[in-house]
Order: sequence, then C-alpha cells, then structure tokens
Amino acid sequence: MRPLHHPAVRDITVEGVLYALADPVRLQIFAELRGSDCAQICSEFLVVDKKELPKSTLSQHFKILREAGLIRSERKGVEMHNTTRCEELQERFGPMIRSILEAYLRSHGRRRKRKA
Amino acid sequence: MRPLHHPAVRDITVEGVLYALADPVRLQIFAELRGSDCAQICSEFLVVDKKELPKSTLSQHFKILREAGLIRSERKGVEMHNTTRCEELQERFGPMIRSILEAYLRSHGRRRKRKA
DNA sequence: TCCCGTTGTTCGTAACTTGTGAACTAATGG
DNA sequence: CCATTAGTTCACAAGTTACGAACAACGGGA
Repeated sequence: MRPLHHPAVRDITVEGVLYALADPVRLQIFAELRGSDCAQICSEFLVVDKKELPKSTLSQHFKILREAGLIRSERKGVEMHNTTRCEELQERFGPMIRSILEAYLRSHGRRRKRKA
Repeated sequence: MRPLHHPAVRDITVEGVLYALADPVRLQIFAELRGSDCAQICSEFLVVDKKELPKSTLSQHFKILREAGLIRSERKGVEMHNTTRCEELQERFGPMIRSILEAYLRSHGRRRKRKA
C-alpha cells in the first residue's frame, strides 16, 4: 500500500477543493467530519444518507478529499482516522470553506451527528 | 432551439453550484462575468486562459452554468447576453459565492478584464 | 508465533460523462 | 432571399467514475 499523500497548503487549489466538494456523498462526509468533535474512521460512512456504499467507492471518496487537501487521514492500527484541515484551509482561502458548509447545512436541515 | 431554462432560486442547490464551478474554464468564465460591469456574450470566451475552445464546448459550459442557476442568459438578436445571478444567490446561500470568487481571484493573481 | 477477523486499498472493467466536429437553427443586414 | 454571424444540437470518441474481487496491513487471541 502506497503511503498517503497530503498536499502542502500552498498546493491546494480552489478548483480542486470545489471538485472534491461537488459530489453529494463527499460533501456530506466532509460536513459530518467538520461537525464531529473527534476524528472519524472511514467505515462510519458505509451508510450515507440512508444509502449503502461499497467500501471501494468509499475509499476513493476519501482519497479524493485527502488529495484535494480537505482532510487529513492517519492510520491508527487497523483504522483510518480522518479530520478536516479547516484551519489550514481558512488560512489559504479565507471564509470559503466555512461559507460552503453553512450553505450546505442550511439547505440540508442542519442535521448533524453529535458525538460522545 | 429549445427555450433557455433558468431554475428558480429555491431550486438551486449547493452541490449543483459547486459542480458547475469545479471546472477551471467555467470558474474563470463566471469570475469574468462577475468582474465585468455589463453583460458578456458567449463568444467573448472563445479563447480562455490563452487556450482556444470549440464553440460547441463553450455552449455546453454556458448551459451548465445557466442550469446550475449561476448565470442568466438572454438572447439579444443573434447574440447571447450573459450576467451572473449573484444577488439571488446571495439571498439563498449567503456569502458562499462571494467567498469562492475571492479565493479564486486571490490565487489567480486577481487579473480581471476591465471593460469600457 | 501463527491464524483470524477487521479495516481499508488496488485493480480491472462496465457504466457513465464529457469534449468535439459537423450539421443545424435563428436573427440580421444587404 | 441569400450570406453572415452567433449559438445549439447530435452522435460518437475519449476520458472518468463506480464497484466487485482480490489483496495488504494491523491487532488480538490461543
């Protein structure tokens, strides 16, 4: 398995970020990662929006989010721990990410997973 | 030729907007439309970013921007006059569109076409 | 240590999407 | 009307994405 690749902040592009977030599944994953107060593992998302996803598909989605610079993934034992890179993103893109998430949450009934 | 379709504000989605703006050509077209103080015709963009585009491709890009709700197109004689729908979009999505454009302009050297 | 179960990745390919030339529609001016 | 200019539609080639099957990595027993 090749090592995970996380782009440096300066290599993250607006187009790349928008591309990654343009998919409904990825946008929801990203929003839930953001809404959660601790790292989430990939398999938390095997069911997204009442729809079951194959794990190969899920793995691709995480890869795209990661390589767009939106999330950071760390292997912890057998699991993958994912967090958003919102602080770095804000440094680079200002309020863009936040305002996207706000618009998304507003139009999707602001459901969010409250974690223990 | 079938009539142009512009979605109502309430039918515009975050995902649809992000999808439309995720393409570098469309993002640049949208940014230039926004930066310009009068309506622009499609063929203004036959060359984008020093690269020539076939007009069928350009027509598709405008269609996608239009149907995502980002621009309004009106036929004026033989030409198509395009403007952004930023006011309506702001009503629906708050500062999202503005902050995307700002991030884009910031990272692309803020070149913009100043019109007569 | 050696299996076993769990988690996630890679690969191959089928299904879908996008880009583009050619043909077409529409409006205008001569 | 015919020619010209602007943009759209169509069909298909080229490119991209989704997903099952096989694989790799780790951790916990026995």
